[in-house]
Amino acid sequence: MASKAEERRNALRATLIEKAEARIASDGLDQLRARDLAKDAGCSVGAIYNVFGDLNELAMAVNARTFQRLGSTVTASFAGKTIPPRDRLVIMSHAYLHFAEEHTLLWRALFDLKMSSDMAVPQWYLAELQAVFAHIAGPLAEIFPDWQPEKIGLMTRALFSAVHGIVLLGLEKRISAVPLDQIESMIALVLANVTSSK
Amino acid sequence: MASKAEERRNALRATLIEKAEARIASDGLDQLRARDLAKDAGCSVGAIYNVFGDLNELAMAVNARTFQRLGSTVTASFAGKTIPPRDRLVIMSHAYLHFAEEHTLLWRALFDLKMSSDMAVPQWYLAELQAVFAHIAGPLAEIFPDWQPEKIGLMTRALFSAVHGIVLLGLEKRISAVPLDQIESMIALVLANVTSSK
DNA sequence: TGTACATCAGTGAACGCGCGTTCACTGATGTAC
DNA sequence: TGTACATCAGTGAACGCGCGTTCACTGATGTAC
Repeated sequence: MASKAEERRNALRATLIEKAEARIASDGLDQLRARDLAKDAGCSVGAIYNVFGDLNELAMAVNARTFQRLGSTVTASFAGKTIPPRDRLVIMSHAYLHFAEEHTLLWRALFDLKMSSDMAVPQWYLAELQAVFAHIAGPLAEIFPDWQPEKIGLMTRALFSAVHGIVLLGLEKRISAVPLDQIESMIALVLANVTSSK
Repeated sequence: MASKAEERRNALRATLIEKAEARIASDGLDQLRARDLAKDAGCSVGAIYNVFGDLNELAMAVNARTFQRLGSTVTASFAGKTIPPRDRLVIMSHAYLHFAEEHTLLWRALFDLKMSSDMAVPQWYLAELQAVFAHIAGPLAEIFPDWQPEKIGLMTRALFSAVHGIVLLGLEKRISAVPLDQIESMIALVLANVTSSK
């Protein structure tokens, strides 16, 4: 067993992910450079390719981490509390908004990466997304007990997409420059009306 | 007056926009190349820079055109008809969806371009957006006559963003692969509930 | 109308730069005896 | 324990490529006389 070597390798792997994350968080995914990263991590450019097949693979590792953090942030926003389903949806959406606002560039990287390469979306990505959907479908099923599962599923994706869209354009400073509390209001406005029984 | 020269210049300008549009429509904004374009337009690379300051300027010209087409498509979807305000919102949204579906890459270019350069968003862009917002605010004011203008404005942006989000993730084949009629259903579902009086 | 000159669009080879990735080499760690 | 050898992570200069943009030159069009 190459214990010392393996240890160093794992340490380098962790360092690379950490530094890459910092770069993406401050400059954006498209500004990630092998040379910068090597300097940050205190290794040579070649060493990066010893741990990761290419830079894309490293970026995916960062995304996996970001997605997990996003997932636990959203889950934590309502965990352990007894909240009516309508409010739970609002609280989760606000947690999503705040995560996106605090880690804007990391959050954007989640959606930018797949676009570029024509690689298949990895399974952990879809699994993570399913987990988010489940959190939405739960409250919806409580609010609309008579809806078919298909309709719940449709509404789930519709609400996720709608909230995502509001957050996306709301945080697009260049276009709208909407203050955070107004974005919250927009989300609440849409959700309140959507989930109010007719 | 350099009439002949001016004529050729305008012709070249038109050709370049047309060919650039075709390239973007088929391969995406990020695949636009000066050399390809010159070949398509039957001119030299240098000639491009005689008409446009740089490729970005040309891409902006394509975007301006796309935005105008999008605007008239949405406007045409309900023009000349007498339609209740609720249905008008749905019809406009569906027109938006179909435009995005038919001209996906041109539509994406609308949102991708600003991201890259830190140039200010041009005024025609914001003006076009305002026009779209006005089309949404109108029906909303009819549906909710007692709402303050601020609330109408908020809801307008919220609905636009929500529909945009649904179209965006719905057309993201890689993630969801949602059939077109299901996207329509999602839009209708959200709009119907949002605009139904409580 | 014809000739000389000026202008400026058009040309495309060449410049310059950025950057992902490689690869021949070095040196530390681990193994065999 | 000590010595010789093997392995493989680590190095960073160099490769290779793509591509936006430039620029010295050409030639067509327009102007002056």
